[in-house]
Amino acid sequence: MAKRNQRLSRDVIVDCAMALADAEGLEAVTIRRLAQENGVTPMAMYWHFNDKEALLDALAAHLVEAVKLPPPSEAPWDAQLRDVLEAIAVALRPHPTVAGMAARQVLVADAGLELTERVLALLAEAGLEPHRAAEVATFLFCSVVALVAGDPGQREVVTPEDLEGRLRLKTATLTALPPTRFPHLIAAAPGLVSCFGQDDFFDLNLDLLVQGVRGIR
Amino acid sequence: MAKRNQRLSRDVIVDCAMALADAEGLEAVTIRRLAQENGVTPMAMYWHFNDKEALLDALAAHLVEAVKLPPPSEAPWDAQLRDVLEAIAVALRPHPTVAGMAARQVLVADAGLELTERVLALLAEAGLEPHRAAEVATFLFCSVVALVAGDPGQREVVTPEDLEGRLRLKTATLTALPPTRFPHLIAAAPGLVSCFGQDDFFDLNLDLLVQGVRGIR
DNA sequence: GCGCCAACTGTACGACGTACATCGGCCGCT
DNA sequence: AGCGGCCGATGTACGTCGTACAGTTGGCGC
Repeated sequence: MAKRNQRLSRDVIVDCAMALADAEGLEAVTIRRLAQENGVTPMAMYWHFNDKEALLDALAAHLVEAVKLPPPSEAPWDAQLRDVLEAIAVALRPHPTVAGMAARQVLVADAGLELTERVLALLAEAGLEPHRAAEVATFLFCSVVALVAGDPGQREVVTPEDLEGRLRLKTATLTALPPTRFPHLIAAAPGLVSCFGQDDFFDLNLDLLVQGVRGIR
Repeated sequence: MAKRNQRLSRDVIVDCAMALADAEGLEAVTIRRLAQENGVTPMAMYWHFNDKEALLDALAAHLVEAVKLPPPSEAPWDAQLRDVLEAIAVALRPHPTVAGMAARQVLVADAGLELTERVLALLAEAGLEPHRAAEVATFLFCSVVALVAGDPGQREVVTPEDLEGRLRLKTATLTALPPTRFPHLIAAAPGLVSCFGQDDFFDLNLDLLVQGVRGIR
């Protein structure tokens, strides 16, 4: 972990930071920690990045660039939009703690511009004029980010068994609520506490977004 | 700013923190700063809150409790759902920098439970079974939060004229892109950079969400 | 072999969260 | 009126963070 096998570079720092964020959460991504992981002085980071914010921007840009945009096709716009949104979700899901910062790079990173252009084209095909398409596209991206990063319980990374206990506890407190005041909440409790990270959660809500675009045309 | 006119309490601290976050951004909300604003030692905060995270949780809970839930009515479920989502957005909009933390209190704060119950009831009325309703309700809340907090450019608070300059610059860089590769993006540039905080941005995308729920029934 | 410059080191500073021990003033009691 | 208890605030200290500024190296072109 603390060895120098190659020269430092923006890329190895970003990769290291991403791994660190995935393993121990975003708050573990520290200038000093990154330096230590690479067997280097903290100040060495400042040769490659102006400051920590620039480093985090690079992390976010890396995520945006990880989106594998599906090739344009003859399929109807809604099917294509669905595929694009899913591609974004697929790229973000492995890094939920970093995903929250992706939105601020979507109009900066090259890949983000391409992605935005693609979504705008599909929305135009759907019949939205440019101004509304812009608003919808912005919101769609933020929503997909929220879909991945929004887990309120997962602010820090936890071990699987610890997580299970926490879920059990949360479910218990919810089902212990007064049944006359919160009937639906109690019925939905298991889904409420465990839906994040589930495949059908993503599928259902990506559908919701696409159907929403259909609805507002 | 630095005077003691009353005994400290959780409420005055939370109010102070909220004002601070609105004026100077979340990162200005500091134990030491809050103490200073109240003419008190930093350690005095720890009598009222276990740690900083508890303080931020209280901030988030305060936001959730600020939601003025519209009274149940005879209106169709989609109109009511639209009103509830709008009520959430209205409560969050004055505090965009804090809004991002609201999601993690929605199943903790009393008002959040009531709000969730209400949304779940409306989704049941729409015909969703409990499990899917849970997933949709969770996502809807996160989405509204993203709608308010998601502004990528507004991570720190800026003065109006500074903001305008920034928007102008962003628009310029976007419209300067190669027109053959990014036609839609260039056409939509003004909307992309300035849509956050606009009323019609909220209206349109809240409609999108409600229509999305209609679409997935 | 020499010099240069990109890449890295060393030291230091101020701000942060907060553990731990202490203290003062207001309360109801006698 | 005196007094003890305890709520709410204090004072000091520690470790960690980002990072300014100046100094140092190693390898490459000449």
